[in-house]
Amino acid sequence: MYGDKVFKALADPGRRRLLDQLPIDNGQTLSALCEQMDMTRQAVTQHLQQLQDANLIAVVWKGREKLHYLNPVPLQEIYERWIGKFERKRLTVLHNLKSNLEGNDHGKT
Amino acid sequence: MYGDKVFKALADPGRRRLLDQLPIDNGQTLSALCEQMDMTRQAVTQHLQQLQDANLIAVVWKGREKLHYLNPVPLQEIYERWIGKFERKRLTVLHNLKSNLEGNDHGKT
DNA sequence: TTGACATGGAAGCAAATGCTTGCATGTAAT
DNA sequence: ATTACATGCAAGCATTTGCTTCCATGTCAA
Repeated sequence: MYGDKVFKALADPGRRRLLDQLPIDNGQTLSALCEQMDMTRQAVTQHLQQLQDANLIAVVWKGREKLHYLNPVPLQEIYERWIGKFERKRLTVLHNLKSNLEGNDHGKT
Repeated sequence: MYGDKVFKALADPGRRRLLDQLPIDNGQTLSALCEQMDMTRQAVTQHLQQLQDANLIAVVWKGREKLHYLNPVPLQEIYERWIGKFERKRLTVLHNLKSNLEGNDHGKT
């Protein structure tokens, strides 16, 4: 659903930093987030828009202020679809890989 | 350590597809991977190089063939550093929300 | 040893990305 | 009403990215 957008959103250090600084249960305004971001307000706005498109944050307007809330659901989905999947295989793999390296003639000289 | 490279590596659908198709315990050659990728061999090579830079795959040479193995460790690190973190908060949030609904007053609004 | 196979290296290019600057709009405070 | 504040919209620009094409190198097989 949001898969590709989530990965692309997470690919940028600035956006990851924004996620780090977002309290989950207490929205921060755009201006507050800008103060910690060493770039213009517009740049931050664009990053936040991408996070919103990826469903990683939710936005609530309060008067002239825009409050931002973290939504951890897509991260959980990544875990289930990607990381959990690989983790399940991991133990098997490490075991088999070890067997391979012990018996065959691998390795570039 | 590899954090930023891992996220950037995961940001591309083609690279995620490559990871999907990599058997963990049995290396595939470059040519084999190319057959399923609808782009030139060189493009695939470049994607694989990025995955390798991110420590997501390991490469073993066998004669003139290059075998690729999936390395799930960085994915596990992402889980621990990012997703686990947010998940931990999420449960707290949901707990607080529940408390709110039950009559306590520690949340927002 | 010759030819086919598996791969690497690097230049070039179109598209996407991250950021800025300038201007516009709505909301709050005096 | 006027002024300051919080934000949006959009054009422009430099850099990065994804991919291709052309050429080079090393390995196997007859």
